[in-house]
Order: sequence, then structure tokens, then C-alpha cells
Amino acid sequence: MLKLAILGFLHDQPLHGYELRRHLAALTGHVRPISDGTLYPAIRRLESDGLLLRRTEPGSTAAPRHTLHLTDAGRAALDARLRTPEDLDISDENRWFTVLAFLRQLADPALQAAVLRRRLAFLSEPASFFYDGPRPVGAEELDDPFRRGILLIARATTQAELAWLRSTLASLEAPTAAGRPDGSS
Amino acid sequence: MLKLAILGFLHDQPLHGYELRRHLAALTGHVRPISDGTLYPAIRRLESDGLLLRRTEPGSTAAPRHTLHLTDAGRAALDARLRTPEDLDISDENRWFTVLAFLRQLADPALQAAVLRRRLAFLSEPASFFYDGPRPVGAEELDDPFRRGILLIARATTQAELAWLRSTLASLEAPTAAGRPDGSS
DNA sequence: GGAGCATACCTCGATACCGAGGTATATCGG
DNA sequence: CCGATATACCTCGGTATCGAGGTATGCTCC
Repeated sequence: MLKLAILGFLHDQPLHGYELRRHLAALTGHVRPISDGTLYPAIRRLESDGLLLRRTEPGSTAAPRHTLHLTDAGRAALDARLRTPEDLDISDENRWFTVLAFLRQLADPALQAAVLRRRLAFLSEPASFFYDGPRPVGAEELDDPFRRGILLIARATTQAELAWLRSTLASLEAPTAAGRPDGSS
Repeated sequence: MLKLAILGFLHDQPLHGYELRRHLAALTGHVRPISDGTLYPAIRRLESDGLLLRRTEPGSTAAPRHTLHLTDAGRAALDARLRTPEDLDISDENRWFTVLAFLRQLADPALQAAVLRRRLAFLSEPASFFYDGPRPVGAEELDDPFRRGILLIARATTQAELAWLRSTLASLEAPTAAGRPDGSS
């Protein structure tokens, strides 16, 4: 999760830890802030796995900074992670949004479309939160207003995302084949 | 998280571990399955904290079962957790849905409304996922279709939830006060 | 010149969770 | 009566994360 986000941000541009922290705070911090004690060990792990390099530079404003650069192995790891996300990356909204945030870094539109189709399949499965034995209980049957809310909100989210997925898949698959320079709708 | 869900389910009725497992799978398993190795240690923790009791009963079909019952302390812990959820319970959708699933167990509608109002405040804060310096970048400005999707979906979800929150708050606060026999909207 | 703040990085103990394994018992089909 | 399956519970090692703490530098304001 964090690993994916770090690799994704560094793919765009080298950053030092503090900047990375702010990028992460913008992306996921609203919902789930990440702490220093999570970020720096994660950077260490990535470094010792050979996915990134740090170059110590004299601090422009304060303490010396370690500017982080992706290695080739790092780019390969990011690519692999985006190509074949884990099931949890598909089903958990927080993780899925992180995948989406960096999906453009997969070069091939066909690969991007394949990832979107996995999410489409997941959202198309019939699923409820509450069951009466094996039978899913619909929002209309619940007299608990809070549980009804869960179902209503989930339904609205799913509808919005399905619409977006279908239109994005259509434009990924159709337009920019070979001769078209610009595929924007 | 898990703790909250276990306490919430046991508040409704005593269950043994295996049944609890199935209830949890229905509630959160679609998005994020919980494993045996998470559930049973969690039960142990709750037991050693005095929040639940297990009574061993001869297995009706198979191995002997430990039927789990909430203690008074367990009910109190659930009540406290629902009354004053942590910030993460408010901001993280997965956790928030778990709170919602058991919120009816808070006896006082005013307390339920106070929790909903915290979520309302959270959703009302202006927030984006991507920033150009301090300025939030809107969906329309992004040429990355995937990041645009994140913003569109988040926006749709927020709108749906805000609508539900407002109508639920209205019906929690207005109708069934004291002298009115009929409070239906 | 020193207080306060933002920048920048790090450590360490505690906890929650995962996943892969293991041990039983009861039921049902062949 | 043997194997497969469902029920029911448990352990243990490894990992990610949190949270609270610490260190140091440079800028700004009074």
C-alpha cells in the first residue's frame, strides 16, 4: 500500500522524505494519515530491497536531505505491482484508489484496461452486507436506518464507479490505436 | 475495528466463533476478509480483558463449541466505543461502516445524531486528493483519466452520503420526542 | 539573541493482522 | 468402512503500522 504509493510518487520525480510525506498526506491523509514512524522504515525497506537510492544533499533550508530516486528495479517493481494488483488492491477502496492514482504509469492501455476490468468484475458480483441465512437483505427490508444507510451509500458508490469504469474502458479500448495523436474524448 | 464488530454482533445475540466468523465475512469480508488467525486471538484478547465470557458446550454437530457472551463490561465498552468513536472510525470508510452497522445499539437518538454529525463535519471539509502546491486540483483540470475517476467517484459517494446523513439526522432529531404518537415523515 | 516554528530525519516498543500450518469431530456418499 | 467435506478451534512466525518520543538545523520576529 504505502510501498505502492512511494514508488508511484517517485516514478514522477525524485523527492526527499519530507516532500513524499506531504504528497502522501494529500493522497490518503484525509482518510487515513500515515505517520513518520511508518514512512521512514518503509523507505528503509525499499532501499535495502534495492528499489530506490538515496543521495544525501546539503539541506537547502534545514537538515541534510536524502533525495530518493527510483532504481530500474524500483520501476520494474512498480510496473509489476500495477500490472497484477493483489485481490485486496481491487476490493478495498483505499487500496484501489492508490492503484488508480498511479495506473497511468502502466505504459500499455490494454494493461490498464485489464486492471479496470478486474475492478468491474468485483463490483458486478452481487454482494450485500447483511444476510438472513444465505439470502441477502435489501435496504428496503431493513428497519435499522443506519444499516439501511450503509446499503444506500454503497449502492450509490457502486453505480457511480460502474458508470465511470464503463466509459473509461470504452475510451481506452477504442480511440488511440495507431494513427490518432490525441485520445481525449 | 475487529473488536468493535465482535462486540456489536455479540450484543445482538450470543454466538460461537464459527458463527461470528460468518457474520464478519458478510459484513466486511467482501471488501477485506478476516482470517482465522486474526479472529481467534482477538476473541482471546477480549476475553482476557473481561469483555466477554465463553461457555463450552458439547458440539451440536462437530467439535465442542465456545459460545461467547458479552459481559456487562463488554456492553459498556461497546457503548463507549459507539458514543465516542476515534477519528479514524469517522474518516475511514471501512471503519465508519462498521460503526454504522452497530450504531442502533446506542440507546439515545441524540447520541446517535451526534456521531452522524461528526461524519457530516468530516465530509463537509473541503478535501482533494491532488494538490498543486496548496491549491486543490479539480477533476476537470486533470488529464489523467484515472485520477479524474478518483475525484468523480469520491464526489458521487460524498454527495450520496451527505444526502442520507441530512435526512437521517432530520428524522432522528424531529419526530419521536415525547407527546407525538406518530413521527413518521 | 533567543523564542518559536517549520524543516528534516530517526528510533523503539507495542499491537494488529496475515497466512500457513495443525487438531479434532460429525456427516454423507459410495 | 473409507474418504471427502463441513464444522470448530488453535498456534506461531513474520510484517506493517502506530504513536510517542528524540535530534538537529535554519528562518523569522521581537
